[in-house]
Amino acid sequence: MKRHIDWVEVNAACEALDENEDSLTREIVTRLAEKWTLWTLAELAAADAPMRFSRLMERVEGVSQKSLTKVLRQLERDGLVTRVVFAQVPPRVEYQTTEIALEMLELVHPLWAWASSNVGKFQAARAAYDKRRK
Amino acid sequence: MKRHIDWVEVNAACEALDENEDSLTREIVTRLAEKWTLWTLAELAAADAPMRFSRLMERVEGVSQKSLTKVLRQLERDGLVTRVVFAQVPPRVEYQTTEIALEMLELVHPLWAWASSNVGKFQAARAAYDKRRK
DNA sequence: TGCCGTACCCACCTTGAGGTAACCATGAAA
DNA sequence: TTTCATGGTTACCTCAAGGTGGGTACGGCA
Repeated sequence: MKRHIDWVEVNAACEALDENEDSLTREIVTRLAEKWTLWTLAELAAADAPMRFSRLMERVEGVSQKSLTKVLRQLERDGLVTRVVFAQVPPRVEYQTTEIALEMLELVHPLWAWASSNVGKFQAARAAYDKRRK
Repeated sequence: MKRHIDWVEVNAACEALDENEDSLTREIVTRLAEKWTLWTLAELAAADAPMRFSRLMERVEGVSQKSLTKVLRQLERDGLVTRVVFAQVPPRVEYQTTEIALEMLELVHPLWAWASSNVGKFQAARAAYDKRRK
């Protein structure tokens, strides 16, 4: 069974990009793996409806207000969530995932599922390594 | 077109894991997005042959010796690369990707390709956001 | 004797992520 | 008039990633 990733194809996609665009790609992917990004996005997507800031704070357990604000601003800037402010008192702000975010989550999903279904292999590999080095 | 991620399925996979296993999954995915990990793995996979440390340093442009060593140790510990030391002078060490690493790269590939083919959308979203906030 | 090349390790420093806690603006309710 | 709720901002702290520049081990070679 020959196993060969088509990195040529990836390169083809990347070579069309200038240096800025290439680092943007890297940045997007990297941000996805930052501490709260994926979790926040997943909660918003799961709700399938606009969600207020404070509700999101409850759902994304352990996130600080500062971090959540920052993550949401970044996601908004990248067009992955929409932010709607209602001119009320007390203020009301609603967040929601965009189509493009859902597209992305669909690609992240299999990777995540694969990782969690292979946890055993990783534990075994680590145990073996640690024993060798003991 | 109803777009709905099956987070229930993800949860099902995750709920079977205890807390340690869950955080391991998170750790694996997070490490993938660290600065040099994916690039290193991709170079090794692309070579499709054992590669020496110094050759890898050349290919992964800009990585420091310290960082490359660390990344390789972690990948080795997780069973994603093999490390073979030849008892020679000067020393010779060969690295190579494992089957499981290739499996993983196949899942990362579509995500990466999608991100790079949507760079334009992200740039546009950012430009629009920055203009609004100007 | 002393330097070379490989693949490291270690000490030190800068940078940025992310936490805590305090403060702010607003108008309705008490 | 004071209080409250919401969605922030800001100052300050800690911790860890990651870079730089040095040292190390080894035998071969001049």
